[in-house]
Amino acid sequence: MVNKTDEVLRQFSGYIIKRAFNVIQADLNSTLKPLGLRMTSYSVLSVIASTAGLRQSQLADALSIERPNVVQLIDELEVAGWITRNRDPSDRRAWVLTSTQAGRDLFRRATIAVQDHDARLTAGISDTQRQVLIDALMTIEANGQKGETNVPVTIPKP
Amino acid sequence: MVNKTDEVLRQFSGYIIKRAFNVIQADLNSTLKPLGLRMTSYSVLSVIASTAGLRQSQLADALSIERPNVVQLIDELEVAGWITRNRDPSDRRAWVLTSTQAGRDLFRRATIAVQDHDARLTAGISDTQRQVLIDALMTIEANGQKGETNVPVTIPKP
DNA sequence: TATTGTTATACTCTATAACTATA
DNA sequence: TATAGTTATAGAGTATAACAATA
Repeated sequence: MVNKTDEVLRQFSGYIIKRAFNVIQADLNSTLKPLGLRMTSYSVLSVIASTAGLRQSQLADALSIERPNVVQLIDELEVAGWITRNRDPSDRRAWVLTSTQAGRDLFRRATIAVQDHDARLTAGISDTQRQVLIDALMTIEANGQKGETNVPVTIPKP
Repeated sequence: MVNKTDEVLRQFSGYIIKRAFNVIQADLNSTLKPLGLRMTSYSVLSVIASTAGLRQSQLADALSIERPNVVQLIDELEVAGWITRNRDPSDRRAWVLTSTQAGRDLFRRATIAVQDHDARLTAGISDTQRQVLIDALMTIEANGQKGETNVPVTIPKP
């Protein structure tokens, strides 16, 4: 039965996204906890493990995280021995981020867990619906960034 | 052009939702700021203004906010004169939340701003796609709440 | 001058344990 | 004993200003 409260919330799409996101984050964080990762640190590790020659500023852009907040995330992964920081010889202001073998092994195991989590939470959603979901979310993100000064990472439609 | 970083992120649907949500929250908060509201306080006001005889625990359930966190949100709205707390005569432990005239006026104006924000961010998304988006997000939320007591999956070492 | 990374800091949201007063 | 609300607190994410080193 749909009561008035539900009606109100259904018209407020931002709040529906918020609630879905909270559920995803909580589930993913408990999924990753045994591996020593959280949603954010997993996403950082995944970008570093998948991209050669990555700088912190590029990482920040790729994940839409502010640069100051990237610092402590990187520190965390470096202390754990999953990535290394090396001076970029062509620009001594910058650090090049590289995953270690241990970092890549962890990323591989974590990805299996993340895929399982993803399958669990998207159960009952068809591939077509899933594609609409992803496209719609990317449209929303792009619409929101239209009025901003910074240029987001471009992710083209398939 | 699709680089490897983009590919990785596209397979990680939780992160796409996260980024869309961050954009929505930032846009909505700046939309509501001139009215003295934030995303969360607007959602609280909207439920109170739309539901008669509401208790704090019901509000917490409706918005999936923990009860302790509801307290300060309510305090905020009460101090501003937008809602009142009244003892429930049938259960003296509980408070009944009621919006004031000022609260309802604010809610009406805020809703116009929120609808404008919503239309701006969902531009380019058809009604059909929007319905798929909402349904998919609600499915995800429901899937996540199924195994509330869930134990993380054990991941085999490679 | 501008950019990369950094420090410091502040605000918001979320989550849990433990308390009180009522039931 | 159970529930409604509360207090205190801790953790995480996000955002901005200001700085040093380098370009």
